[in-house]
Amino acid sequence: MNIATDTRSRIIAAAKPRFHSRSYANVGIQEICEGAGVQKGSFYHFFPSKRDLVMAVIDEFADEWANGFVAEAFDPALPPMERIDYLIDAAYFWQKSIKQVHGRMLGCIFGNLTLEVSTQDDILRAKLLAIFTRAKSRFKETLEQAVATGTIPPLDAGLTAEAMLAYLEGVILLAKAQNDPELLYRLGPAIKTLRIELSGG
Amino acid sequence: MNIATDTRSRIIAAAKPRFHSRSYANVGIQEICEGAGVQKGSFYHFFPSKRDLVMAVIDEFADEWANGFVAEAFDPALPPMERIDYLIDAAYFWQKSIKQVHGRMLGCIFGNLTLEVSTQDDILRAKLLAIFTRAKSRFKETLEQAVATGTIPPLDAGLTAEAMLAYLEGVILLAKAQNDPELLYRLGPAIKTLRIELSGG
DNA sequence: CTTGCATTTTACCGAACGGTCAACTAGCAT
DNA sequence: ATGCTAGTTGACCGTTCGGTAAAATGCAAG
Repeated sequence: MNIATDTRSRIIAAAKPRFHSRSYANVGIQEICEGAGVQKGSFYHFFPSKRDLVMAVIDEFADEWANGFVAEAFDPALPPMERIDYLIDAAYFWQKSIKQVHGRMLGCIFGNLTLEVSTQDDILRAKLLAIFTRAKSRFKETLEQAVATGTIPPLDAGLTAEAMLAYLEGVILLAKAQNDPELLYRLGPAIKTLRIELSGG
Repeated sequence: MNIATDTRSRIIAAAKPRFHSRSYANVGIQEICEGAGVQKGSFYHFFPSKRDLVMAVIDEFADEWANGFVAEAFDPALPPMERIDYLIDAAYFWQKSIKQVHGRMLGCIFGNLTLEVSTQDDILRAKLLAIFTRAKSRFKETLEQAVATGTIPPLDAGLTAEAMLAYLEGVILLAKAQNDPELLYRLGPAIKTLRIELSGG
């Protein structure tokens, strides 16, 4: 089982950077198998379909983030609004380091996949939506604490959290269009100016 | 030349909704030719490559917007900040009507293509970037007029314009993940809360 | 009537696509 | 030693991919 798991994770490891740097449709299973040093028959022993592979890839990216930058950023020890600064910083430095290594801004894999596949595959769309929903919750909790501590005036934490997530994705999209992570540095901090007021009581 | 032009524009007309509703890689030239009632050889008489077709499609979408909603929204007769409201409204109603007809939120073709191809094709990326740059200019002029008329306090119009554009794209992305244009209605108006201050006199 | 050009048709190219299958290997428990 | 199973192999499926080339049209000017 150890070796078997190794094959499976080698496949995922080969698929991750490819899906991130190109697109779902543009990366073939053949190429992933070559990258992983695995035969196509083996691939289909572990993954019923290409979609199942990309789901595993999404999970790995999500875990990586949740246990990495996101865990650091949303540290309860930090003042609430500083956590948001931290997250923006982390996104900036991550994209920047990827560009240094890879030569290109790759952007957010979740955003990339969302725009590519969500009209064509509701299961993938649901999976990606779940990740955005979790991210939104992090923002929301943070905003609620910022309100509770009097750091910011009361607001609609749920909607503002969603707005902030949208802004982050949008900035990454625009930065990718410019192939320049510095846009994250310039535009990122403005995320804290976003506000949606509480409506009706 | 009339009939010839007709063939060319039939090809573009067949390609537009397909690229918009799916993706660049997922739409084949064969299918576009069938949709246009044209032979593949004819296609390559008018377009040297698939990339040239999608460039023409981008141009048509851009013109459509520039002469439609965008022209209406950025009407100099409107108070500056109301133009931004108008644009958000237009995006909302457009996405909503598409969903009613098509059954799905398709989002912004420029954002869709940007995330799909901009790591793989610098010519397409440049084309899409040019469109975003034009859009940013519209926002910037509007903000400058809002500042000049005293509607809003002074700010960095260029950066705030870029932030607003990013936010709009991000909201559309998130709405597409939810397949629900109503998110545009809820989050859209907060675009006016975005502010990036002037740095260093 | 003919030359020339733009357009269209049809057949075709090699490569890649996602996915399947049967045969084979290795390890382990009975 | 035997049988079972997880894993692996490599050949193969039909289809589609973007793109090409040559021959056939239609049409307009000389």
